[in-house]
Amino acid sequence: MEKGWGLTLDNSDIDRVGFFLNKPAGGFSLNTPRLNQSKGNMFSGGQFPVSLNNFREDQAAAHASPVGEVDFFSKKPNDHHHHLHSGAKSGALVVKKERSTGEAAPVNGFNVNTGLHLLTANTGSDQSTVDDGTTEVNAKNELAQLQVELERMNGENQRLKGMLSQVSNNYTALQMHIVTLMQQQQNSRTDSTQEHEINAEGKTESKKREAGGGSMVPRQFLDLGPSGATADTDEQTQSSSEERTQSESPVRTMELSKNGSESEGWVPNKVPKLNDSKPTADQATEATMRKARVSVRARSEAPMITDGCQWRKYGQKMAKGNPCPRAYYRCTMAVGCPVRKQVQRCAEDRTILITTYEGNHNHPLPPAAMAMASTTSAAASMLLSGSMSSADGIMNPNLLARAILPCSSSVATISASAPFPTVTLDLTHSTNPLQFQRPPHQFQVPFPGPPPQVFGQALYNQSKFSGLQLSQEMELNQLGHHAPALQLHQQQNNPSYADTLSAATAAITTDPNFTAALAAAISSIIGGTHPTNSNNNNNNNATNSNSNSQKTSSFQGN
DNA sequence: CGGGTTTGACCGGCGC
DNA sequence: GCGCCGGTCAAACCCG
Repeated sequence: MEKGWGLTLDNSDIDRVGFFLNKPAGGFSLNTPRLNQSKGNMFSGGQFPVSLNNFREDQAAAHASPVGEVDFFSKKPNDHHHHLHSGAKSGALVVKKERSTGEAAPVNGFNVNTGLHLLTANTGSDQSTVDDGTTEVNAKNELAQLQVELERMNGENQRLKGMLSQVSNNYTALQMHIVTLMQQQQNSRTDSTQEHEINAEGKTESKKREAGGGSMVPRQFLDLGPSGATADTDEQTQSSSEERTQSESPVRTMELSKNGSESEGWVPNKVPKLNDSKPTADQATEATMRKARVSVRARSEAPMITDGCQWRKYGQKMAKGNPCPRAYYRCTMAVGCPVRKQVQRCAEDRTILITTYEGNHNHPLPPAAMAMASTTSAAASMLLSGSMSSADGIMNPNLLARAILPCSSSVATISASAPFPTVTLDLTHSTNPLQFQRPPHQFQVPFPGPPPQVFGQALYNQSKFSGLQLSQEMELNQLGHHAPALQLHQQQNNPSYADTLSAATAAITTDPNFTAALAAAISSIIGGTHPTNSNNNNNNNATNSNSNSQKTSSFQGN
């Protein structure tokens, strides 16, 4: 497979872009446990795209708070003083690390202005107001001021939570788009003669693609793997037999039906008893994460959806309640990769293929694999973020579901059925997937998230969380200043891929909807002053589909 | 002949 | 304790 995928992005660039999920090695990372560690607030954890990476570790250790974690709910006035003060010193907007006992580390640039100007007056006045009885009124005033400030901070926290949710939504939305597009690509590329069979709309859209140059946009995303004519042949040879098989089978549109039965879900009974050996927190986390499952439902007549990874079948069983056998696959892209997946057709609708993933890849992933891996990772992360603490996530399934699949009408079904939760991404409900094949002027950007350059690279992000850098990239790229640099970078790795992706990038970035959405997103994130605008522009689709998603999402608890 | 698939056996968890 | 069930193993088989 290495032969065909070709494109790899060096980690430095990946890190430079960064993204919201912490991916250790492969794309299928489930590493977002921090979200739960802030009690009662799943969004106050490390995923928030405000990087505190530069925060000194010793400092963080002293706070018993993981590096990068932002506890927006600390209510210690004194801490506020510190934070605000240091924020003022930074000369930039800073998200305060509220339990900081020392200086809050000003981050290199992208900081969030909480709008709290708490401290200057207070740092030195706490003591004086106490000692000086004549200033009792002043003390009361300060107390009132602190309360007001606290309220403001709480409000800000809420806003930041919303921002985090929005960004997460955007991220996962893109991933789902890519997955969808990948399947469409396979359909159109391997069986173009059947394209006319899809439906009238698909036919029209395909013609539009042929007519309009910019219409390549969706195809570029589809070509995350080897692209171009030569790449096609390469891919044919390099693809696993599984993929060849799929290519030969028409993959129909992922249009939709609602069928949320979770019964096809994957509920293995081999559950490590974490308490037995008293594993470390990391071990427990890893074990839990490995058991987090993401089930993807998609219409496909192919025996297995193409997710870019290589799989080897190691078993097949007849599962109870389903006449269709369940196939077991393990990832063979690297020795010892723990990722498994199960593939089974839906009993109610056998055109629906249910693929359930479990585990983290321990190896780099090809672009096409990153799409699905990142998607499932995001979904699992969101799921875990709620399940591990039993707090907001599980208790607020709609929130999770919306976060996982915000931009389409797909359904994210979150199952808390023991022992490990499963989230089901139902692609069979999506709006007509051919919408993604629209010409540029119709291309919908249902999320305000990072621009395509960042999208592409974010899919490669396998290491460090770098929200700060990402934010910087976003700001620059959305202005169209740095896109060429990124494209150049891509060319260094795989010209054909870079070409196609660049074309996609150009097409998308020239789309007024996209730029408007992106601008709103940037302004809302950086400026923190236009949340409503961002909603208007950025969440047009996301919001709409959120409602759909929310409407149809369900929660199956114990 | 090597790699992938098939398929029955085996294992462990769980419920009764 | 037993049976059911899901998941995995591994020998046999298939295919290029």
